[in-house]
Amino acid sequence: MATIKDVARVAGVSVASVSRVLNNGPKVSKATIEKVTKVMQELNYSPNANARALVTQKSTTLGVVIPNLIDPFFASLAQGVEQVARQKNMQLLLSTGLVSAETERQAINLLIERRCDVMVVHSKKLSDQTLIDLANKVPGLVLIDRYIEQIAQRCVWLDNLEGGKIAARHLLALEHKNFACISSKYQIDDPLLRLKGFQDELKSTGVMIETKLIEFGEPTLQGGEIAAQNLLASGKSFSALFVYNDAMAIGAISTLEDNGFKVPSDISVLGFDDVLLSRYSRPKLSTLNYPVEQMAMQAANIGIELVSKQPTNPDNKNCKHIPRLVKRESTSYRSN
Amino acid sequence: MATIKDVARVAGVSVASVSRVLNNGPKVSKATIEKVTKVMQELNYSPNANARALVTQKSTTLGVVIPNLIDPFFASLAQGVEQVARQKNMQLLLSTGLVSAETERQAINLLIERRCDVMVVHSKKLSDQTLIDLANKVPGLVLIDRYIEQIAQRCVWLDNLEGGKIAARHLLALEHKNFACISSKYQIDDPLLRLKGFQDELKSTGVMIETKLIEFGEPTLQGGEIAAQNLLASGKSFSALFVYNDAMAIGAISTLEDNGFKVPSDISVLGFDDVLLSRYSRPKLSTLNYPVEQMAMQAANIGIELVSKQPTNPDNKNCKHIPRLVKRESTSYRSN
DNA sequence: TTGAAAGCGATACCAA
DNA sequence: TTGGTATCGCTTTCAA
Repeated sequence: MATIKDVARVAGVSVASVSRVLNNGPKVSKATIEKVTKVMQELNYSPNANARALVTQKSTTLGVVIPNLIDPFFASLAQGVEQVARQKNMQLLLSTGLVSAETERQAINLLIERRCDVMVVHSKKLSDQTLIDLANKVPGLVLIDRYIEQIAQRCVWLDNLEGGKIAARHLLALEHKNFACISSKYQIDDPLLRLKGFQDELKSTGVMIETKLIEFGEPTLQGGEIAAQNLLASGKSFSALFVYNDAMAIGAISTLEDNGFKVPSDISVLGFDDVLLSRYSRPKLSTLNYPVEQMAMQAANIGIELVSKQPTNPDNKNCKHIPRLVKRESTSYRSN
Repeated sequence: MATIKDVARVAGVSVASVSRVLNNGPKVSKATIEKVTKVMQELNYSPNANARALVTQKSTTLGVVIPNLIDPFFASLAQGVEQVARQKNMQLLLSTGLVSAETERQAINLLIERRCDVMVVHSKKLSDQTLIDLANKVPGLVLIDRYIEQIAQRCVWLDNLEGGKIAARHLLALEHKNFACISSKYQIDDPLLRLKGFQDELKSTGVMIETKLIEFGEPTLQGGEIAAQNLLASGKSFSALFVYNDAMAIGAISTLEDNGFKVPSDISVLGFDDVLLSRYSRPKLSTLNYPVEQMAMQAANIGIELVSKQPTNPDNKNCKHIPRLVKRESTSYRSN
């Protein structure tokens, strides 16, 4: 592959000149520009980004760390970062495979070795302190879907607690009185907070959920099916069901309908996340919109802001996002 | 950030030695290893991948070019490549934004500038010749979801024609006699071949599809809904419907049921691709499985093979994949 | 407006 | 087993 030297030699100029036309340098004669440009085409020259990164000390690379790409939620996250990347003329470097703190750490290390200018990290397993240390070390690091007080301005997160409350209010407004919940069996923040918010809000109006009407399961379609079976098996009745995420909600609906319950006329079901799935299910799922893609874009932009020499505008306080209720077909007024 | 020189200086050895322990070099004393390792930790040293890439002339980077990450189909593709990447200790560089030949070309150029060792490219807009030229220029380039005869060994593709035939055979075996089709309005290979295969197979048993019972639409949920409306509006009756992809199929089912037709008892519906959606829809969608993820892994591995100095084994002739029928709930025996 | 040369951070060859 | 050093491809002063 042709190098800058080849171009310089063939064009009969110095490498400095070639470099100048390559970067639209300030002082180059039209003649040189034309000559060099022509030779670059002839030789099919393509500048070596690695060499460039080495000398300029910036890689124009945006790194993302997510568990996987299969989950549409994370795919959207990556897509958001990607959008900013192409908008800013940067490239996307992706590191997946978050199973443990160990692998999360590895993924981040890879991005550091690549000298990513900015990185958007989704980490659930790494400790607060580790992340804080990392953030201090890597100027362009931004956390998404996680809130750590000490580095609050570098966390873009969703208020899950408020989400739970919004869910409760919606169902309450539909005059429901008997509630059930399906949550994730994984004891991380998100499910815990969503459930807590839901319960808190109900409590404030004097309503309690019976323990038997709270089920925990795998946060998948099947998990939702099974959880709903258990709910039904409890013998307790309910007319409104708040579910941890859309996949579980769809699974739950499936079980409910198989058992003769109509959604929403017999039972209202409310999901969370508003992934693509929710628009495709029948009945179309009412849910809480989690604007990951925009949040990812914001995170990427904050990262870029952080590494730019520009005076940081201190107005990006607004990293907290509130989920938005999306009423579709799976929730309605209590009928019985 | 600490460099190899810093480490060498602090450890009181030469950079050569540091480099050796970094790469598990062949001849290093235990003492040096320990000393250097300790200093590396102290200084929080992280080798610069760009510098490395420059001198070794290999970037340990796997590039992927896809239209976007939102479409689960492409997310799976990327995930497949990612899997190979981490397995081989490489990184994933992602380029999206395929709208035109122009942007496809740009995306590929970016990967070239980054000196990606191997790249898996999904291109629909670039011409055969352009791709052939590119392939000759970039040794590690592999095409996915496209077949070009001149570079057949570097194309990993699905036999859409055969897919259409399999679909026809399935519906025929269920004793259907009156068929309808919904295809994509975009005149690229995939929809054309799927439809052709379907029609060819029917024809071979003496069955024809009326023109009015072939609809073209946007390959989305809404597109499927609209296409099904048009089908219904034609007044012609049919008991089996073959749809271009799963999203459209789910949209079509939605319309059919809204109009009082039961799926599959009144009308059998068969999709294509077997994306996540198809398992979540009700009734669960019968479809043809498109093993993108595995195909992407194969493509990545072929690329790696191509750039390795190892004698290329010529047995990867098997780049053609046949979709597999997945019977779920949306197809059944003709009842009327 | 142009060119010569130093240097970015690593690897690898050649001596010692 | 170690160290010195040329080199990878490019950018960026500093002089001319």
